Amino acid sequence: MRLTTKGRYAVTAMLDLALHEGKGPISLADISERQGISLSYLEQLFAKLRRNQLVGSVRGPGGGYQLNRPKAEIDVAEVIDAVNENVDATGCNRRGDCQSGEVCLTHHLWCDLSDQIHTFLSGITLADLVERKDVKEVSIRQESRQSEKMIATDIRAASGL
Amino acid sequence: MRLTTKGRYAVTAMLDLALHEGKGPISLADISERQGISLSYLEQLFAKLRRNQLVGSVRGPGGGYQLNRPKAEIDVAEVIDAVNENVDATGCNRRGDCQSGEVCLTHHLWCDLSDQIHTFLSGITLADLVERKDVKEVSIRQESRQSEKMIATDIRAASGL
DNA sequence: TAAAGGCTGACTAATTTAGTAGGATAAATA
DNA sequence: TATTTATCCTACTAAATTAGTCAGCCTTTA
Repeated sequence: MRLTTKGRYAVTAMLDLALHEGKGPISLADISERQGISLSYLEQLFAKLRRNQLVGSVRGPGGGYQLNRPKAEIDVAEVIDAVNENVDATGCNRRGDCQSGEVCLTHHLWCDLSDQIHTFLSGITLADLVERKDVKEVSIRQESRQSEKMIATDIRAASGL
Repeated sequence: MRLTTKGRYAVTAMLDLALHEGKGPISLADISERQGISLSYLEQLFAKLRRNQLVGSVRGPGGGYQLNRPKAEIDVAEVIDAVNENVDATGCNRRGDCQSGEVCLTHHLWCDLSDQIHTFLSGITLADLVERKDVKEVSIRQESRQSEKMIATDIRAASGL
């Protein structure tokens, strides 16, 4: 089992899409800036998310990505799964052949743990996250950071630099 | 967060000690054979378990390792922790400085998940595991395998090979 | 004093992570 | 039609970690 920035980035990016739903396609450049994730890395993650039908894409200027399903129907477990992070805690992928073809001493313990984690993560949808107070607060902070940056860029452009 | 064979081996080995409690010190060679874990790797893991006061050692012939506390007072979370597997799911070790000094969009989600996992694992002691039906069954199988091997070794020795 | 067993440190192949680099393709706009 | 914006795709990389192996030293018991 592992949960690293890969899975965390994927969930964060999907949540960003959910937060900006209804504003048309969102470009990876926007997500990259708001969430502080490398653009090229996002491209790799979205290739997987797209292959797993979680998002749809629109190419060309004004293009970007959109959720392929209502945000209430996408749970966190699926997103992590889509980028190949394995939330299974057993060494044998639940096959039960961990010790030369038979179950090892602790096999059932790791199965129980895996169930626990999966139940937790699949019980949380993107819609649930959007509603959370802490998520709303962070989102507001990110929006204001972004508009500050845009204003600064405009000033620079207007002054001819 | 990661949970790999390292943590699983540590818990398995500690459970082996718990199962053979009262029989004096248990050698790593015995655990290695019963659990199918490389001896040198076990030595590395037990160095950490000893540093964390979870086990005590007796050197010399007839020596080995013993639990340093009653098995009902050692929980799975501590064991995994002792071998440096991090069960924390956040990227910032709960510090909350995940996005340039401030919390990222999904920080609280990963905190909740970490709590969930930690509560689960710290609620299970070695004594609980020893009592489990599936653990008992696997343990019986391992004992019989081991005595089969010993008998085979005896026959070979007796026949002068 | 030899053997059993713990203890230590250095080394290694393989895998994964978190990227970077460079370009191809598609669509909108000037 | 040319340029720009954006997705798409493949290949490469440094660093870290895992799951070991190897070699040898130190203690204690028989």
